[in-house]
Amino acid sequence: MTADLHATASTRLRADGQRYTPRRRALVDLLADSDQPLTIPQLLEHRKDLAQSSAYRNLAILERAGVVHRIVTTDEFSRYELAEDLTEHHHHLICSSCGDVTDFTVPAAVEHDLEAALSKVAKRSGFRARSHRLDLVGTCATCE
Amino acid sequence: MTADLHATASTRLRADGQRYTPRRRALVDLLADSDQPLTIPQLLEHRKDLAQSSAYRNLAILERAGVVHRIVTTDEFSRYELAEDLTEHHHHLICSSCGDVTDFTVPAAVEHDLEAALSKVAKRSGFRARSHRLDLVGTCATCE
DNA sequence: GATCGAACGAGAACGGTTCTCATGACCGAG
DNA sequence: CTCGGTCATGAGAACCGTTCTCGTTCGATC
Repeated sequence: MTADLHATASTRLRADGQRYTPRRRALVDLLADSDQPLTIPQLLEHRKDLAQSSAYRNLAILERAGVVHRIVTTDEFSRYELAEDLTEHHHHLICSSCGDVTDFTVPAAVEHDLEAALSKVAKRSGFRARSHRLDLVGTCATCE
Repeated sequence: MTADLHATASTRLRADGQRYTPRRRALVDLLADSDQPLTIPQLLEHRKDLAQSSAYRNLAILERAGVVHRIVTTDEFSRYELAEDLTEHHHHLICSSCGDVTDFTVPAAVEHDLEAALSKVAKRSGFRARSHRLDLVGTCATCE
């Protein structure tokens, strides 16, 4: 299943005219092993051999290829996670004190109703929806 | 009702040890008149007499006082809107092509179920939720 | 192995935002 | 009404996360 992940990543990059290099694979591995979106400093901390500029460049490439997703909150750093179709549909708890972001899911029934309501809104306003984003903002257990 | 708005803004600023000056009132007026969150360039465009540095400073002060809310998407500029309890609870259509953000609401029933599901999640993970955020990401009618 | 284009990494450059500081406005005391 | 002190203002400098540049290195292909 990790093999699948790398195969998918490789395919998507190739479709975008890019290679699946060791550095890019390392980034995907780090994101796959995490249960929360990571900032670039966090990624570099885990893999000291990655260069900052390359990390930025490769994450941008992986994002364009649809392999990773970039999240930006009010805190100073962007965060990266695997694209949603490579993991499972989930949402984020965002701590407005420390900036930390962790994943959560809601029951399928709620998700389904929400989806229905949103597609109605989109249709009404001529908006082509690609995805929705549901975050809970507050303070996490450790900042509390 | 606009009078109420200014009275509330003034009260909240004073509670934070700040004055409700003409510049700050101008910002609140601009945001109140808009049906979408505005970037600083957009604000300055509407009111040419506002200085950029003061706009940044005053919006930060208004945000700390709980009068305005700052929204950050993947595009280059932050956007500002009135705090949710000064308007009505709403969500955002975010165009990933032009970056434009517009408001929308969902039926109260859906909102209610969502609220219930979220508070359950928050409790389970020891997270103190302050608000939720639901955005629809895609391409708007004019970019389509 | 040779070759050539793409990926890499160190550092410079960029740009939205924040900070600095001299000036001006406001408010209370006398 | 005037003086003083405090805070807001605005032009520009500084900041810092991110992007770009460019010489070097890697790796796929023959």
